[in-house]
Amino acid sequence: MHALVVDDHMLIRSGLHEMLASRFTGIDVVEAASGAEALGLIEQTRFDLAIIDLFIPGEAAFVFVRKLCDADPDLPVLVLSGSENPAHVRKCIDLGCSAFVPKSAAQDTLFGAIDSILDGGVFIPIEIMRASAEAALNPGALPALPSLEVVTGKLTDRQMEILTLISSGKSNKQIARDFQLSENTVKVHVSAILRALGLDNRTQAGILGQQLGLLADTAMSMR
Amino acid sequence: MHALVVDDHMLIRSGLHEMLASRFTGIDVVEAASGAEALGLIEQTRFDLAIIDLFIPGEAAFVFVRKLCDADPDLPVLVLSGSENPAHVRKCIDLGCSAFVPKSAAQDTLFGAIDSILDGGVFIPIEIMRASAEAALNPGALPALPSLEVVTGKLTDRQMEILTLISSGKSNKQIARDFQLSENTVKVHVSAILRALGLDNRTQAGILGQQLGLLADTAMSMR
DNA sequence: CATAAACTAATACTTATGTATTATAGGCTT
DNA sequence: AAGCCTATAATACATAAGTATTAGTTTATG
Repeated sequence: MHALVVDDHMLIRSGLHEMLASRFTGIDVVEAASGAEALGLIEQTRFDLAIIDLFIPGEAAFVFVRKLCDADPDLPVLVLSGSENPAHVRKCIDLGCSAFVPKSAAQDTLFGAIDSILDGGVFIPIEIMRASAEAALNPGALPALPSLEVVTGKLTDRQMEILTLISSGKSNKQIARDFQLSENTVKVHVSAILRALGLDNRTQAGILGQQLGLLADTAMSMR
Repeated sequence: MHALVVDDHMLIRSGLHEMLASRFTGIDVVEAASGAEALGLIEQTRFDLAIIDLFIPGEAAFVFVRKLCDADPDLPVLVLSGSENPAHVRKCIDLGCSAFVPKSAAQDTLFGAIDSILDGGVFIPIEIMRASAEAALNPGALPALPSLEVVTGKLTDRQMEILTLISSGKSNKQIARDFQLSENTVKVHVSAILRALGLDNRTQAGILGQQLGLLADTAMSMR
């Protein structure tokens, strides 16, 4: 069996490595210290199991998770997390992960989770389920992951350009300068963007753009 | 030799336990999952070495460190930390710790640190020394992607709470309502957050929080 | 050609954001 | 006890953001 362990902490990697080796005889454990390294390995080798740290410093928290799940939709991914935030759990499962285990969990919990997902199941510890019971009951309340298609469908090209700059944290004045527009015009566009997307303010728009992965040209975004 | 390992994460404890056992023959490793448990053990037994996690959830970050160093001033204390914040390093050494090693460090670095402090020395990895030197030389030069640890290191608890709500797109008025504060107070906090992180406006803060994966409790973030 | 839609922009206005200053209170450190 | 940090909050001010309305221009599309 091939297992991939992704964590920036050497200690966690070693600990998991030892643990897996002692529990699963003949297992081959590969360690990756970063998201990029892990994605490179996934392209070359087929794994039967991935155990990943949710919060790898310097990486957008869920972007890597999404990439990993997209890269191999059949790969059972177990998320190890210091957080037990129900919203994080939900988001991971939405993205295609198979299990969510807090780092503080007992060893048996971890092994139970691994067994479950190797059998094709989904595993979430009962304590977390209980904590997120309310959230699980009305899934409509959770903000759906925005899709780029839906957003581009609602906005014009110009509005997308401006949304991109909003998502890099620029002010109306800066956007006006970048695009050689009057600040008035930018305001009109921003207003239209908020109306079209049903948002209240530019911060929400910026966050949305960030989630979509909108990126301003580096030449433009650097000040 | 008696060693004490303090960390709330089972994985880290196990990893360290294995590592110490394989390196130091005849070592006796005792694990503690909380600061209180560790202080209780310290009172009963004499240890030759303590390895502690800097950020144990629910404990004031440095209060435990101080208590531990005060409880037995001769005990070599090695701080394992996810953070590499120079201010944290400095504070730990000031409080009486003997070594500061990031969790992401190589295994040899950790062993080197242990050897050094068992000999009565003080150990700080050269990379951290260099990093803090560079940071001191040209502050605010590179816009590197921030890690959660770095941000938490720069903000107070309250500021982190408020940053989380900014990252969910809330207005000052909404944040004030959620936390039962005056809008004025929220503004003061927001202002302090922007100053501490070197940002220009709340949209940048919201995007940053989003990249870090900060998520408001579902109960709170839903309006 | 007509016309709808998008882009531009001005004026005028309201509300939100952000900063500065001052002040009080509690907790922790020295 | 004195000093510092944090949190709270008020006042006052300056600037940014957002909305509404009107209007001229271009573009594309029936």
